[in-house]
Amino acid sequence: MSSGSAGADTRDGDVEATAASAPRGEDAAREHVVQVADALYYARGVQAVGMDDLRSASGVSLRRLYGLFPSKESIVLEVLRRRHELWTSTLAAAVSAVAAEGPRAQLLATYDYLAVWFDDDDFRGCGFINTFGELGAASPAVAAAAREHKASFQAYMASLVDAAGGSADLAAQLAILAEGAQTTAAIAGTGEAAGQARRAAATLIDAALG
Amino acid sequence: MSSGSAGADTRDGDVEATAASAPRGEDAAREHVVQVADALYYARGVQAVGMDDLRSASGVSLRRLYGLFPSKESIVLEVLRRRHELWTSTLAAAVSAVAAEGPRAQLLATYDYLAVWFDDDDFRGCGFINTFGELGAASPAVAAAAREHKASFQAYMASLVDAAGGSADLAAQLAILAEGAQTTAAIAGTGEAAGQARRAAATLIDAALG
DNA sequence: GGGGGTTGAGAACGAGCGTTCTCACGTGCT
DNA sequence: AGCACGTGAGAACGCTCGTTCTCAACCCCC
Repeated sequence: MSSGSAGADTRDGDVEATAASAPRGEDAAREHVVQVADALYYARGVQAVGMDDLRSASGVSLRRLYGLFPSKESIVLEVLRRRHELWTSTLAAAVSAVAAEGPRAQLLATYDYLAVWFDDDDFRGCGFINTFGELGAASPAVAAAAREHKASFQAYMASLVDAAGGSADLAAQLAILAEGAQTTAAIAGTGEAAGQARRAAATLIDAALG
Repeated sequence: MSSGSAGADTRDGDVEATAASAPRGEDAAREHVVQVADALYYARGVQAVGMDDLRSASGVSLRRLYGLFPSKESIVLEVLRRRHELWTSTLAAAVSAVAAEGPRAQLLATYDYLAVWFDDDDFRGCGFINTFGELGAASPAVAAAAREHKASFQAYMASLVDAAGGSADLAAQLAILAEGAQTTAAIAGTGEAAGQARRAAATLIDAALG
């Protein structure tokens, strides 16, 4: 599953200089395709983006696309995997940046992270929620990816709350706030939900720990 | 199943003659189709349900379907309109039921309403969020319907909070909690988010109102 | 009784999908 | 040089979709 370089091929003939937009190596090509697919799927929805669109946008021929991935669904799952890792590591970085200010500041940094995200011009909600709504009923693998992503976030919040001396219930409440802010911001089209969620979180934290 | 006679199907003024499953009058037929479409779209997603599926499930021929509605999108929008009215009126009833206990109880009744909903076997998240994720990028009308539904809920919460003497910010926070509970429950597959959101709401209300 | 309008059943249509196949070309090995 | 391959470009395939069309049967009012 790790799709890593373990085993097969990967002769890494990487010496040569990459010519055009489409990378040469197999791993680099996979990453390139997933990156392009992520942008397209997130902006337009998975079902609205065909393999032909992905081909033109990535510059990778259909022949090679199906050499790199066995099916469209596998690309979708790879996109979700990458998105999860990106989201998780970026959040962790934002939280770590305020570690010196203590656990309460770290918890609130989560909502500042959301605020920055919501203000992105391309923001269109949580990709996992969107994809779940679109494919969750038909694809158990997609539903599982969304479930695992959310469970991972809840666990992360729980660890932060635990470090602050809060209860598991507080962690769940803070996660629900973050969740609600994402959908509210996505549908309303404005980012103000981040600030509202942040103030609610501060109230809950202070009530629980104060 | 073929939905059988659809059981107690509202009152038919001219109920008689052929006891077919599909209602006779034009308005009744439209309502019947929208009801069947709602169930199918909610369970499987809009794009996964074709007009042929809707035909077999409703017992209304394609010919008549396109006589009743100009396009599939118009059916989707009608489904959303009906779902909004149902949701809104049911919530209002649940809130009114505890009017005697005061505005705080009315606010919290919102989350009890969510708890009942989440425990429904067929619960699959908020239909507006799901449809927004699926079609929001492609269909501005669908995006607008979702936006209006959420705005309506936020306004309703604001009126309840106002009656309780709370601020607009508190109303927004409580709405975000309800929103987050819905997506959390949908993706996690469990209904516990309702209780967690309810406790968070109680904390926020008490902190704001003393 | 007979015609007009409406209906149901389903074929037809054009488009788009995911996936596979063809074929000519270039490149690296021997 | 020769040969086996991997590749790109895109046609082809089989399928599904939303929508429209055909045609025969039926109903109501004259």
